[in-house]
Amino acid sequence: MKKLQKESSCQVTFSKRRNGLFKKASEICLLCGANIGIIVFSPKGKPFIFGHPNIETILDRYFSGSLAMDDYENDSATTETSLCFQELYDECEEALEKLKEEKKRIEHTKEAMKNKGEFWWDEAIDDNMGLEELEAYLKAIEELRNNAARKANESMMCDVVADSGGYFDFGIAADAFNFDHCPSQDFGAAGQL
Amino acid sequence: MKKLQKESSCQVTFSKRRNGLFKKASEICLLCGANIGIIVFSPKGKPFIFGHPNIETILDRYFSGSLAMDDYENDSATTETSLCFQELYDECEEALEKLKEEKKRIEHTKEAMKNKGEFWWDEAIDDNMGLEELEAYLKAIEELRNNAARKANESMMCDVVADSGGYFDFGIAADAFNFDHCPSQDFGAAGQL
DNA sequence: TGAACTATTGTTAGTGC
DNA sequence: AGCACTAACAATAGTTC
Repeated sequence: MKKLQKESSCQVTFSKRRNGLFKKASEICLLCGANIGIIVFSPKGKPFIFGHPNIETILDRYFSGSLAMDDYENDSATTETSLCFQELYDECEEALEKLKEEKKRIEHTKEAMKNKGEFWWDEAIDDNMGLEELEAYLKAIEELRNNAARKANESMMCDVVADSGGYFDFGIAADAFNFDHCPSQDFGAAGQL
Repeated sequence: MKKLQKESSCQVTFSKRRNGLFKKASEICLLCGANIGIIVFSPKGKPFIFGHPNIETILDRYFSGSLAMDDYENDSATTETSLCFQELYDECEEALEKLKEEKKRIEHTKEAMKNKGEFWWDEAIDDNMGLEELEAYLKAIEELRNNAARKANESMMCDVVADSGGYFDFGIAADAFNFDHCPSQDFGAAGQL
């Protein structure tokens, strides 16, 4: 499973699957009496909301639970926030990688030219992929930054954003989803109820 | 479709379908590059969270689109963890900056040589500081990375906890999802972009 | 866009462990 | 509660209009 390249089919798929998702959610609500809130941002950033009984109720409950939690697990920093942290960390890793690659590329090119006495641009044209790659990456991470930057200092729980685009290093296993390896922090034990 | 009466099968169904729901959501994220946050309260009130890239990001985006947010923002102060997070974010910003500078430098050099017909290494030696700077920066950020790595726990999915109850009548309408008759809000139409 | 159609694929309830 | 299995069922990609 991969990101759909074709814009049109991507949109169609998004629309269809979003409906499917909401339908599934409503079925769970009906069958089990669960309460569910879903917030979906389309690839273009348009939000779609599902909420039963309504989104505000869900968020209220979520936050009251989260706040109650703050005291409880103040020491273990590995909570929700660390999920953000991981995302950002991954981005940083990626950036690092790119920096290194680029650096190597430059040095290599430089070496090659010293030995061969060729001009830069002759080499560069053949070996221009690094730069293009870099450019694409810059675009991606810039988007990330733009989404994140505004709220970096003012937002609610953890203020930064990582993401979206083509990666998704989620362990989508072959057959079934393996949620097992996820740090399922059950803060239920501590929670209300 | 009706509420399941049998407690045990209700639980099982809830668990299975919740996994199904989260899987669907992750597929949408993967296929279309969407961002999705889901908060589920089980019949017993235990919360389960799905978020890509993470729930905070989704909520942040959601609230920034909504204007009635002030209450929540005040409640959750910036925690220690988010300060760490901010630092890492800042590092990322810096990395970005460096990437850009480096890229500009390379292009500039390239241009200059095209015009002057000089060899790479002649230019490069004069303008080698960027590379050395980069090297120093790499060392610094690598240290940061090593410090961060321990804390960072993977994944975007996690389970949390709280409570609930309620019903639902879902109207899958023609064009857009019509949640109007449901107690939920479709904020999509009014949303950003 | 969206709706209808359909072959294919994926999900799930019920079961036993 | 979780895992494996499977018949019955539902969702969907890719079309059409």
